[in-house]
Amino acid sequence: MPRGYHHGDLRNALLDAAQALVAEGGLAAVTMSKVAARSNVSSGAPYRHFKDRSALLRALHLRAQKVANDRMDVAAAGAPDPVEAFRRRGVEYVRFAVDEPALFTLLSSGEYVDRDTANPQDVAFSNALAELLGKGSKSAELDPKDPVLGQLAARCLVHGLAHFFVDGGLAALGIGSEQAGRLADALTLSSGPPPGVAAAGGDSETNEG
Amino acid sequence: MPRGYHHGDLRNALLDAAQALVAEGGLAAVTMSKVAARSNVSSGAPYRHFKDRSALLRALHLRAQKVANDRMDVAAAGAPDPVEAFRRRGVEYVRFAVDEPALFTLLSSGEYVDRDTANPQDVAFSNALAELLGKGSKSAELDPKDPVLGQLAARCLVHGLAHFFVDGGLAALGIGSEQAGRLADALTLSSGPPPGVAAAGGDSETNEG
DNA sequence: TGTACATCAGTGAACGCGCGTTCACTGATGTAC
DNA sequence: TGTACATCAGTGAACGCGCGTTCACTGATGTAC
Repeated sequence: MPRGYHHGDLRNALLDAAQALVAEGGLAAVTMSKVAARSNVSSGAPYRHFKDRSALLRALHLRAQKVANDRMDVAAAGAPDPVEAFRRRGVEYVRFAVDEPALFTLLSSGEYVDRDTANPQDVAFSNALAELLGKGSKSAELDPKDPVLGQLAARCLVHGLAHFFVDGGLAALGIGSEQAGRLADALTLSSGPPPGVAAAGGDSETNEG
Repeated sequence: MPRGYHHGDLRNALLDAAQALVAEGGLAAVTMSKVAARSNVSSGAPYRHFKDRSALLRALHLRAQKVANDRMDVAAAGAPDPVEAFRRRGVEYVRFAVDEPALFTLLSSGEYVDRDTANPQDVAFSNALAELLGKGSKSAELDPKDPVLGQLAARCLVHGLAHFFVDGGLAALGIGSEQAGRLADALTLSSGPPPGVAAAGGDSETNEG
């Protein structure tokens, strides 16, 4: 960890700065100059670590994915069964959104996604959903008991709640992740367990489209 | 409707142009120059109708609110009871998001909100939610049968589904509002009616935070 | 341990660009008499 | 109906600004002998 001319860990410092800027003013507030200034380096320095602005934001997206997944993994670790594990992941997803609105914003925006690093569980779910819609367009009727539908409902519930919190301005209502988590708990418990989680494999990440 | 030097209805034309630009490239793609160019007027012309860029976007937000509310009103008009009316509003909310992703984006972004014109039903719901969270922080436990919770779950469901569609890229999956509506129908039917709709008054608009 | 050299990770000035906004102007429209 | 005038809704050039990105450079670090 030197301190002079060379920074030591500028790449991570730049990501930290970018994250802070998203938190303060949204994605549009992330400019290369400001990211550099926050990290106490000159305006050209970031280009030693990221090809361009888009590359920096894609890297931040990756970090967001990892943070969310790690948190959900930890939250679900001690669950007695797959259904409860799935539910706990969903609750943790909401808490993540409240704790890290910047990362949640980036994650759910659909921009700056690195196509190659998509979550395999999300890809599987996305495919199942696409197939379901294909079926639906033929038979003109969807089976309300379809396990994929149940999982989709659960995902929508937490995703929508997270969006309400983050977009509505957390500071305005003074909501922290404890309150949000308690609310998510109540919601996921009262709406009943999704029927098909054990079969389909549960994960509550975002952007399956 | 003159056609020469004076436009006739430039204000609406500018809003149309802005809406198209959001649809194509998100909020950041709405620039005054491009809005003016799309409307075939010079770069200074928009300032005869909007004080600045923010005013234009706030006006577009208002239009989005109106479109969404009108559509939901129509959709709920023939419903046999308040619960079904609430459900139909939710389904229409999803269809609106798919049909007008630009307006939905603006509506749910939380930016450019005209505080004075917030939907009264949303304000009422927001207050109820705030009170609920206040209670929750004291008793440390929320009642899963609380009618406000039921309504919140329903709102989150459609809001989350709408976000999945719009953020995930509708074109990529080739989803239209018919398929989306069918899916929303199945989801809102299979997850059961929210318990407290008749009492609390139903409306599925966005941004209560 | 000392020296020569290659590589790395910064500097900071400079570029061209598109942005929001202003402003003096002018053509078109509406109104009073 | 005709004329004078006020007001309105455009024009288009110009401004200052912050942006992303490039580039020749230089100080710091690592390696070979």
